[in-house]
Amino acid sequence: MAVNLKQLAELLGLSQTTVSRALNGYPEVNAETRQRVLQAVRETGYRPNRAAQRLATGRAYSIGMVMPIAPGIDSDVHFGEFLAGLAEEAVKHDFHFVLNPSAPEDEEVTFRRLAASGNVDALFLAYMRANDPRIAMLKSLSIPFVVHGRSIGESRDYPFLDIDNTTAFYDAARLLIQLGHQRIALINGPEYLSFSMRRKKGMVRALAEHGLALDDALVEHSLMTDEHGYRSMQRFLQHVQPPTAVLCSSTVLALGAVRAINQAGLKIGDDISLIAHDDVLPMLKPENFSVPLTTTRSSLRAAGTRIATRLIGGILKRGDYPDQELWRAELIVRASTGPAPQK
Amino acid sequence: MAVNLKQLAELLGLSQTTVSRALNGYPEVNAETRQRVLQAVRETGYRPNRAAQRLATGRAYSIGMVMPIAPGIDSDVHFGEFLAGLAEEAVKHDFHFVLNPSAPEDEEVTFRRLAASGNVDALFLAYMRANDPRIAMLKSLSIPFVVHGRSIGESRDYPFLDIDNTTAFYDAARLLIQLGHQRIALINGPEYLSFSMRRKKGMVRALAEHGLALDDALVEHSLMTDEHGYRSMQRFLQHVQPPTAVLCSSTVLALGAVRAINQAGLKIGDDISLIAHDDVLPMLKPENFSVPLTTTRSSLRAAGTRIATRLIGGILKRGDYPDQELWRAELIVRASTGPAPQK
DNA sequence: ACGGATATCCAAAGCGCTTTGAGAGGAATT
DNA sequence: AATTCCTCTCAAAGCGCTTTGGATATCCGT
Repeated sequence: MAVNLKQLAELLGLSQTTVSRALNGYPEVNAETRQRVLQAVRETGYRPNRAAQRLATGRAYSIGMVMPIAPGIDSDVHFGEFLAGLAEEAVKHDFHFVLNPSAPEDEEVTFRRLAASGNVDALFLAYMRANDPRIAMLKSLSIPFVVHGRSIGESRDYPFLDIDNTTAFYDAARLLIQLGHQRIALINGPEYLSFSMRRKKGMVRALAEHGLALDDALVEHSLMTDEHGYRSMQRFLQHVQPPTAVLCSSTVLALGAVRAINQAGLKIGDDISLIAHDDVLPMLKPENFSVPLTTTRSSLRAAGTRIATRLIGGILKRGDYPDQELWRAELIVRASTGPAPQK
Repeated sequence: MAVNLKQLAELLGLSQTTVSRALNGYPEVNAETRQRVLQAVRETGYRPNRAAQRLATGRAYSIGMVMPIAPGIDSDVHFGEFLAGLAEEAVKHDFHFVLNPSAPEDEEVTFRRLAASGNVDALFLAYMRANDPRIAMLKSLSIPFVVHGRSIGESRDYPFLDIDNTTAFYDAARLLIQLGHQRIALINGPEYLSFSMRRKKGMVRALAEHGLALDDALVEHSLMTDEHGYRSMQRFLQHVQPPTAVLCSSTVLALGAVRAINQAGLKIGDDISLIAHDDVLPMLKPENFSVPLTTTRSSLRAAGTRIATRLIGGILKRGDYPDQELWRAELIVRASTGPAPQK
């Protein structure tokens, strides 16, 4: 039922060559002929066989990624949301994914296999760490890739898309300081991930500019789950001198933190202020919290879409995209921030 | 660098035909010859080119799925976890995924396109509703598929993997009744999804067996987010005659419910009992809740793995798997359930 | 010793596409 | 008028695999 190139060419009284060229945008084909071809494609519903294309061109029309499998990382809400963005864009170009799950310790092998398999045209890398060895590895693999996030300490000569975590948390902390807060806590993501480090750095910088220091007792690093947010906040509140404000690296963490605060009988935005980073997870909107959350916002999904665009553009050699992008997060003020309580 | 069949055959002094047959388990090849071939494969690291195989066989070595895009469904924790299971199994057989995002209203078109594209060997379907029209559609598509969940009202002649939701919630409700609870609430998933209906049914049945009825005011349906769990529970607690126990369709909902309960100053397992369905999400373990949760447990990830196994087995015509499976959830008692409070 | 199984192996024909290398025709140049 | 140069089109090779339809050799019973 499905037509192939040969039949299409016959139908048009043209050669396969010409039809193929017409479809793939080669210049040496009459404009009128091209129109006829396109028309016929529309009528017949012709779709090129991807396997054949791949065999002929060597291109796989698919992008590979390694799905980290480790408690708290895999099947992460954040991962799923990002994936949705990638997929949304990929499908427009009829691209596939090869999802390759792997334990973190086997990642290197997995990447190599993936690259060598010929099953993918490009790779995608995330969960960046400081001095991440995977970057050097990917460079050596001679296959295009894009990194979501940035390493630290590594030379910057690789393609990435990251958000400006430092500035985001700098801005957030500064707002709190302006509101009179002096003791600000941080519930951060895993310590070894570079975005966590940058966020902390931004916060430290803002404090320093006002002659304040970050109290180590007011910093917690953990996986970004509700439970961890809850426990971290509880710990802060038991402190002899509890914080009057807290920054959370995710709305998921904020969920737990809010719970702990409520449980302690404190009022958010009043007794204690809270700013969370918002990845724009559809299931967890900051405006739906009992007290709407002030956030630094940057859509994870949009990042996925953008990365897919760049990757695919690169493979198809269409369009020209910057190799490195740093997105600025928006600071959106809602009800969870208020002036520091007078003691 | 990578060897192909031709080179391998040359190396062995055999024809491509024989090598191919040896590799694909055809009988008409000498056992000794086969050993030689396998040895050579090991030494050279030969891996067949998937595009070529696909072109020759028509098999795509990939399974397609439509990723629902709608707030609260896409990038759902549950979806991600399930996907991880699928991926884990698929990669063992060098299978891909084609993730095709689609708005619910376009799903039918998307499925058709996917099936017609020749890019997938099988389809996967989830988020089943009552009288789900997609089943009839998939049957008409002449492409293998497996359903995660079951429809209701539809004839049962399609391949599925489901958990016994009815029994799970029947068991859970019965336990609560045995503990003396009479007013039991339900925080359920979306009303139109068949698993929600079945869970409610199970609960109703258990109550009925003890001469009790389910109070409509004690039932809430919603997306399975923390926020909805919280709001639902709050509503219940404001009731003139609040429940002494509650069933939650997900630990995510339980998260919110627990928050509401704590906030009301009630003690879980004491003033109010709670049982949640546990999909074994790594980021939300019932035993890590401030009061460990009694749950009905069934791993979503394992379900993903199983479905991939069946799908791939079917495509490769290897192994014989049951067409329909109904898994029983385990009822695991922890600290969140206790005798009904004496009034 | 011979026709017919049986066990192994092979040459060659595709699968559906892209791409190389040329050819035909007409316009422009000399 | 002859030559060059475009523009547009095509035939055919090839991507790496599976599979059809024989070959060839060995072995069986009679």
